[in-house]
Amino acid sequence: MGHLGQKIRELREKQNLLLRQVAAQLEVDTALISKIERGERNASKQQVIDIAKFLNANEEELSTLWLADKIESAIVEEPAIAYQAMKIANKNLKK
Amino acid sequence: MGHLGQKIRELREKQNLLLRQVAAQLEVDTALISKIERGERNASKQQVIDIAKFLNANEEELSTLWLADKIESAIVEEPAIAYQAMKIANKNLKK
DNA sequence: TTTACATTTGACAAATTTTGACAAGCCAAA
DNA sequence: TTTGGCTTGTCAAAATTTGTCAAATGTAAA
Repeated sequence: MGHLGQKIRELREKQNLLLRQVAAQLEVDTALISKIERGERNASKQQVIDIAKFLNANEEELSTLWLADKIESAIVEEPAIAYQAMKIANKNLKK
Repeated sequence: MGHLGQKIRELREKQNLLLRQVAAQLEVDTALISKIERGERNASKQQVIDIAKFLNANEEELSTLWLADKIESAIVEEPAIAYQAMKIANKNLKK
C-alpha cells in the first residue's frame, strides 16, 4: 500500500524539497507528511490537492493514486473475491 | 448503493421470513436489518456470514456483494477517475 | 373503520476509528 | 560529537460508525 505516498516522495525528492517544507505549506506537522509518504496515514482529498499544487504535479494523477490506495485498503482483506467485486462496482459505476 | 441489501431482501422474502426473525438470529434490533437491506447501513463481515447461513445463501456470493458495496462507496465521490484507480488497485492485487 | 403486525425513520449514546501534534528516537553527514 | 532530516510511539480530540429505542408509517384482515 502507498501508491500516493511513493509518488509524493519521488516528486519531492526530485525537487530537493524537505518534508518540513511540504508540511509548512500544508500547515501540518512534518511527522504527518512522513507518514503519508510511507503510506502509514492517508492524506485527505484537500491535502492531495495542496500537495499536487505545491509539487507542480498533476492533480488528477495524484488523486487517482489516492483513490487506488483507498480501493486497495478496502479489498486487501478479501483478495479472493476482490476482482469479482470490482467488476460489480465498476458495472454500476457506468449508470 | 446496496447490492448486498437487495440480495438479502430478495432471499428473505422468497423464504417468507420476517425482519424480526433475521434480527433475532443475529441478535440485533430489527431496525438494523431493515437498514442493512435498504443499504442505509453496512453489515459487518460476521453479519454477512451469519445472514448467509441463516438464509441458506452462498456466503461467497454475499461477501462479494458486500465488498462491491464497500468499493462503490469508496469511488462514488470520484467517478471520473474510478476506473483508472481500480485498474491500479487490481494490478497490485495480483502481487 | 379498528386492530394487529411489519417495517421504516430519526434521534441518540456508546464504541470505534481517524486525525494530527508532540516529543523522543534514529541515522547519516560534517 | 553535533546537526539536521526523518521516523516512531503515544496521546487527546474529532469524526465516524454502530446498534437501540421509540415513534411513525404502512398494510392487510376482520
